[in-house]
Amino acid sequence: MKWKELEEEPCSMARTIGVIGDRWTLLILRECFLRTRRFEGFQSALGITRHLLAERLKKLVRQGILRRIPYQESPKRHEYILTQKGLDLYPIMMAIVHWGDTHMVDERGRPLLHQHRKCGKDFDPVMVCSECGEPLSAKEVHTHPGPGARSTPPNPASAASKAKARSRAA
Amino acid sequence: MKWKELEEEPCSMARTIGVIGDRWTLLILRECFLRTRRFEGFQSALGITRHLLAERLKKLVRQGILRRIPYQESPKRHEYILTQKGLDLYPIMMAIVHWGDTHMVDERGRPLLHQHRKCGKDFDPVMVCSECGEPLSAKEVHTHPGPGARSTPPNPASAASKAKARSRAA
DNA sequence: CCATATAGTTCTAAAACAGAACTGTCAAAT
DNA sequence: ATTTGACAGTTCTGTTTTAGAACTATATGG
Repeated sequence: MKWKELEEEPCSMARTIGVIGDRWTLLILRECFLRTRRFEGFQSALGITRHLLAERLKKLVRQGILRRIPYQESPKRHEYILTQKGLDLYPIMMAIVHWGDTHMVDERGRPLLHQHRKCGKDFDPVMVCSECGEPLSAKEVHTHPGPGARSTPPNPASAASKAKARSRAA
Repeated sequence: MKWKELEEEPCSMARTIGVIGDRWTLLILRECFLRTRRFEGFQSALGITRHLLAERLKKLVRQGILRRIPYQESPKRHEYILTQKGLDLYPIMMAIVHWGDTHMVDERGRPLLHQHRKCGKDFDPVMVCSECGEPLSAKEVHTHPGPGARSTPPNPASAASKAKARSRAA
């Protein structure tokens, strides 16, 4: 499967992974949320090769997750800032950080804490149901096909798997 | 930067990405949450090559995200089920799906809907503050170093970036 | 005229991945 | 008893991606 195919699958998760599902993209986005805006800033913070950084930034701009805006003329320079679509990735980032805080910390504890300005306290992110407000866990959720589902719905199998089915039949 | 180095960075996000931050791993985990348990199941659902699937499953087992348990003797066969550590990835999965539902759907609408058993309704996942229960957005959150932070904290720069600093100095 | 800052692009070698075929164990069918 | 098929991998070869380093371009300041 190619990256482009992923974005066309009838599965919101596959499509999202097609856009942000590689390690450098996720780390670049982490930097964005930590207020990094410029090429050199990303490069020195992450140690990513300049080549890949340029490519990933282009892709994020194409996807409408970052906007490239000039901050000076001569020489023309631009910085990268999150669009609303990009800001909406925040729950994904927080969910990833929180899992790491829970399962991947060493003796020294968490590298970063998060303070909620509204209530003033350090917090953990909690995922709740939009309808009843109760915290969610996998076992309390039932998945069923929506309007955009394909004909054989529960398994969002790819073109690749259909190809395989054909080759088995042959 | 190598994958192994990522897991040792003083950043919960980098560490988590070191474990689950590649496209196949994320898709395999999606299948796990959709109740797939067996090698052939993953393979035909995803169209992943058998080689990579075997490797990814091994890694997930090593990381304690999946457990490999026998379901029959002769021939010995195993299935892969999520541990608690694996189940705890659920908010990440839901956050990814929800972003895709919001920003990546086509005219036909969402491929999958989620129903909360407790309240019986189709829902969206919402991320809230553990302390005050209010929904979170990036701008309301202030990040500050925790006990596991390195000396120069806000920028969780890697060994790679330090190496770069040295080579610039030389 | 040289060094520095910024934002890239280009090159080569190494690593990861895709696609296909192959191995091994057993049960059921012929 | 031999063949077929299911299952869970492993091994091979060739392509794609990534790493690492050097190079380009535009401008400022000394």
